[in-house]
Amino acid sequence: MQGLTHKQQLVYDQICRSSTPQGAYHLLDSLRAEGFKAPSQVYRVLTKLLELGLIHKVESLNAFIACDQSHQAGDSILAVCDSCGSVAELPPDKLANKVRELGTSFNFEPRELRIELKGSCARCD
Amino acid sequence: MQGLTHKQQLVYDQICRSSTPQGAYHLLDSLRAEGFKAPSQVYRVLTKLLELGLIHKVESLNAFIACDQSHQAGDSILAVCDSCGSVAELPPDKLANKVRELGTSFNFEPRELRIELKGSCARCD
DNA sequence: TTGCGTTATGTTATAATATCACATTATTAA
DNA sequence: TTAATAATGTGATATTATAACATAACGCAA
Repeated sequence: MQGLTHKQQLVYDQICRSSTPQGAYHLLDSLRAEGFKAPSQVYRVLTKLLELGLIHKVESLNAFIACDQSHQAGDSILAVCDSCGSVAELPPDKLANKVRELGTSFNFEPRELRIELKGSCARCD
Repeated sequence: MQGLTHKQQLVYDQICRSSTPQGAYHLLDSLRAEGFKAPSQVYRVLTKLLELGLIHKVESLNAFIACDQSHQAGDSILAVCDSCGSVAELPPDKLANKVRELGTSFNFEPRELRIELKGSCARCD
């Protein structure tokens, strides 16, 4: 990824390498050898990567994954496996806009859409 | 609500009375006069109320609201206002099933669907 | 290139959220 | 009644996240 600082790149790479969502403190531990020492360092970078749309926060797990889809900024549709903890990002779909429209029809002005589908992935079924 | 213990009723009532999502520690403070002394007391009750489907957790706020819609167990579509913090539960919609089907089409077996639409409510627009 | 505004980082402390473990009490059902 | 189950009391601790303030690096215009 282009235009990231060294520390940002390190966090982003670590998230990309991981097959499961990474918590902030887990990232911190993974990156101590690279000079990360305090939670705030990690959180700062995470905030930035979120702003850039490079990662998503999985709210139900308090953990972070790389964004692997190109979708409308602010949208995410995540399938979160309760049993193995893996998270798949589902491809953008007209459904996302339909949900935004549902909000609009109630006089709500949507900015971001977060969908988390919790259940069981193919491997764990 | 029928069949709750005294403590469960107190927490549920407090959540129902509130117009904004209530955090666990905020509930604890609100209910000290009623004999709540420790976080675990509140969390235990919240867990139970979640199981019963009487409340939802707003994951992006770490807070709880009463479920005010009758929908498929495990589904929620919440409109979360970034500016005033209010949360409206949108009525169940075929969209929820469409999202479940999207998961299914990727060999994911959905159990719960959580949709959080973040943005600005009518009052705050 | 110097100076200046902006962004990123270092560092320490602390706040906010959530769970564990274990003892006790209440409720239910045989 | 008694044994199993569910709920509660209580204290300790784990986990997640932010605040505050100092320093350094970067981008860019004079």
